[in-house]
Amino acid sequence: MPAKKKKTTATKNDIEKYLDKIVSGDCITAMKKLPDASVDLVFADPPYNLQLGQAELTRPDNSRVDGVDDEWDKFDSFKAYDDFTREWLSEARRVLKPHGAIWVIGSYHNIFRVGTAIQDTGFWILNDVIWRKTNPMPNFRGTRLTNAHETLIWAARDQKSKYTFNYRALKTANDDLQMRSDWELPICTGNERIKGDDGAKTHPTQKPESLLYRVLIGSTNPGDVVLDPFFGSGTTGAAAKYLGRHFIGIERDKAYIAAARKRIARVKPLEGDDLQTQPSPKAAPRVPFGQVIETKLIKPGAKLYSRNKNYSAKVRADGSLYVKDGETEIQGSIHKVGAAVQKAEACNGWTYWHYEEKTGLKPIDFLRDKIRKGMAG
Amino acid sequence: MPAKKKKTTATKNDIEKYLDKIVSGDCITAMKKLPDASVDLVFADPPYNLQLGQAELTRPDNSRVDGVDDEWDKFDSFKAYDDFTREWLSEARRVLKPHGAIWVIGSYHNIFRVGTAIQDTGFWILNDVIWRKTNPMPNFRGTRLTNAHETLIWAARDQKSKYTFNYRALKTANDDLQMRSDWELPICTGNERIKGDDGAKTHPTQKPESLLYRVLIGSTNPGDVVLDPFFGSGTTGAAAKYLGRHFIGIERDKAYIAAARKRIARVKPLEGDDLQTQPSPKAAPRVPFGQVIETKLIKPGAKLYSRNKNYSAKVRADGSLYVKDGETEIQGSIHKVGAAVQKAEACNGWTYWHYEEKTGLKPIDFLRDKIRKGMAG
DNA sequence: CCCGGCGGTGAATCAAAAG
DNA sequence: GCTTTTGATTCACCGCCGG
Repeated sequence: MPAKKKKTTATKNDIEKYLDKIVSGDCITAMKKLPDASVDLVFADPPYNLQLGQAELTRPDNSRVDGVDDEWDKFDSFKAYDDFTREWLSEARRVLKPHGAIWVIGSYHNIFRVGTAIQDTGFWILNDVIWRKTNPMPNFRGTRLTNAHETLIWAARDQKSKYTFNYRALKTANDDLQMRSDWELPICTGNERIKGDDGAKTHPTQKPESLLYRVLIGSTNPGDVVLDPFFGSGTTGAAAKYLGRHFIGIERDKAYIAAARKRIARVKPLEGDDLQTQPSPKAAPRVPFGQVIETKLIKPGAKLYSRNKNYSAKVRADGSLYVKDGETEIQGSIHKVGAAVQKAEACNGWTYWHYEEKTGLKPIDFLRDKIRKGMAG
Repeated sequence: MPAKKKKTTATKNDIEKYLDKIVSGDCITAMKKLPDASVDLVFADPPYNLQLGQAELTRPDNSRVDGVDDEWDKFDSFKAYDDFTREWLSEARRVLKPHGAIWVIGSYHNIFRVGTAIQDTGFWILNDVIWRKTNPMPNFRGTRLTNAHETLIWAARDQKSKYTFNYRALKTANDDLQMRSDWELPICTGNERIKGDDGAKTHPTQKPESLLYRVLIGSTNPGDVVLDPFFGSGTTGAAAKYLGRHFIGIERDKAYIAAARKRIARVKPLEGDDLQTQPSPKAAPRVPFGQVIETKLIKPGAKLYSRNKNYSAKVRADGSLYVKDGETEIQGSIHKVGAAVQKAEACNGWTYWHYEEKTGLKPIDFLRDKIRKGMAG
């Protein structure tokens, strides 16, 4: 009989000193220092191993495409990439609490190898999720399909883990329809994209906060600890802080760390009630109310009013509304709460609820229209 | 030095006898009988290895969900599934012509293992494609995201294969926008769904013909040979016959074979012009710029301009251009001079240079078009 | 102030034929 | 095999600037 494996000397309390900080260094080395069973969620955006060709890619107007040619994305072979993947996944699994879960994002270059490694490591896949980009880069040579999506894998630590899934919150954010495995979100551009003094992008592959927002709302609770072993520009940290979750970041590149620290320092967390989450036609693209929150056209905590201002409701992080009317509390989707305050059977929340603007009350449908027209963000 | 590998005795002609037929039997055994390098495309819908639990799944109204519990979807372990996958993929690759390609469809249960095997077998992934279901089955228990998509992998036999990609046809089908990697299509229901006399579905996972239609339009030409080693209800055969492609089906289950034969017999192929797809400009006969001069659509001495009129060039008798820019003189082909004035690596002179018309500047490509259509002279 | 045009850009395994 | 030449090819969004 083998000797009983020596327990790691680190205790659960040791995790405290890592909370809301960025650890500088290689992700495998750094993870080895973390105690067993100490984090609730891992979100990982590992190198994709793109294997781009030698020649430069140009647009039809001859401008140059700034591809990912960073050293951190270079591996000698599939085997080298697999070895690396299996090692960091094993550490991630050890660090996870028994009921913890992991998210990994990738493209066709690496996601199949990552998914196989996830299964082989003992994780239990819950869903694969497709991030459909509203504004992907076209295929400039007309040689393949426009690569318009990336894939995320969501897996529990074990087949029997009681993983966190805020079904109601996601359903409410999706206009009372079950959240699907395909998520349509824009890529990270504009003000959200971190740039240096020279105007150049600080990180080549910065993820949009809206993506992390949905991941964290759906699969963590406030106060949970989220580990990101490939912290990069710190999107996970920014979203975690905003949503009242703790983060632990690991990053090798000093410049990325500096940019992430600065970025996260500017984030103002949601407070108290605003953090609470909730236990149609084809012609125009469907925009769920949750997306209005994700794109920050309305922030959690904001007030909405009926047109005559007879009723008001508070917006919460998942896109649910909250009304306190004397003794009774009402909460739910914009439609459900609209119906409830009117004591009606049904209600179109998009036209019933209004937000305050300089010029007066405007229906929130106006904001949905903005998103549809691409004027948001 | 090893002995030269003995060539298979089967010759290319042997493939003829398999065309538009269904071979009864195990896919690996059957593929071994096919000659090397004899098919243009493989489309495969292998078992998903669903690993469903014991308990039955019921809807909220307690009705029973008829899941996939067939014997052909049972494997003892990931290893058993991987061994099976690698074996049939190797055979598929051997049977493919050098410039052939493969499509495989799967879900998160198996697609990562299949993708890894595809890369390890020597295929070169071109795209992963997401089939977004307009009408997926909901997640009845509210325990996960609605599994609303399946994943296809499109890969060339080799990295250097000149695979077939009908870019124009797909772009035209997509309202003149590049076809993206996410395809929204309904699942197979209604009349298209094959049912037995008892009204029960004949095959548990019948794919919609619209999916195969797009695959075949995009990555084969009329007359090509498409092999489907997991023929099932014969969707690949039906779409191939309809679109004027040949199919070879392999299927183990006699009942599926019978249903597929009956189904395919009823298909009426498209004919003649209806089969035409948007041709690539590449297919148009080459017209050198000199010919534009020869046909006197432009005369030597005429001036050409860049679109914004920043640059102008003089046409010479041999079809070369001449630019004098201060001290420096540039001369050469329309492409070279276009690149030189822009200080770019390359330039398509046909679209860069314009000539003057009453109505304004027009690209000289317009003149080439005239010649191609026989409107010149 | 609004509108339109123009320039810029995003995880990209991004050419093929002729000589 | 190689190198050179020819020529095919982009969508959604942001921000700036000029009218």
